[in-house]
Amino acid sequence: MAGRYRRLNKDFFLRSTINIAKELVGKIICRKWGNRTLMGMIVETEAYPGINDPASHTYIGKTKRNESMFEEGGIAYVYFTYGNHYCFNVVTGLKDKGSGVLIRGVEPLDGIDIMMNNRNVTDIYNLTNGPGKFAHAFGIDKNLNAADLLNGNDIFLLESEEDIKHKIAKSKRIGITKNTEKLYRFYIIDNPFVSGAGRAVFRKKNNDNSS
DNA sequence: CTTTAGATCGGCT
DNA sequence: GCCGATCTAAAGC
Repeated sequence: MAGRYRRLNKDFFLRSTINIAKELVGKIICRKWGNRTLMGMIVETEAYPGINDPASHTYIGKTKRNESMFEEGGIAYVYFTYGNHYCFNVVTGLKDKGSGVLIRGVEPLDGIDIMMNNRNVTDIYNLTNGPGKFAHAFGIDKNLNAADLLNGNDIFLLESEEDIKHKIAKSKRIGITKNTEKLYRFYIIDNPFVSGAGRAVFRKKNNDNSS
């Protein structure tokens, strides 16, 4: 990996959740795996800015499930859903704000063999292009709920020198049934590791030789 | 105690 | 494009 990277600091996580969601796109997420480190570039995020957002898990107030999201920014919120999948969020803002950013898509950079083994797939474009897929590939489960992203070594985030190069688009959030109109999803335009709508687009492209 | 809905994924009517 | 799998936390009774 060329270039030097430094870990995102606390100040990064104590700003507005929308800005954090936007700026996490292009950053590097790292997961300790034995004596190796899985690495990927975040290519898609969604903001869940707090308790007044009906789509947020924190809308109903603090519960056992969502309590880590009410902590001060800089830790993980990992939840289990649909009987199958874990999803990974970065908690943002001051204590009791109940805000965070869902990581929805990652471009694999390092440890790809381990990710493929975890997911039992060989197609790199089907490895981390969705919140459940990314969590599975990176070995993220409830043991990482409330993990310290600032000082811990199990999972952490790094600055990237290339953040600025990427073209970022925003859209409505995916997979929610309430408060669906807000443009709280951010992703890199034309990146093949984006989930959801991106998936259909790239499928089409792959079948179209004339492009 | 029982029911229900869910920040998803993968397979196929 | 649509639907079922599969489990958990929360809400209903």
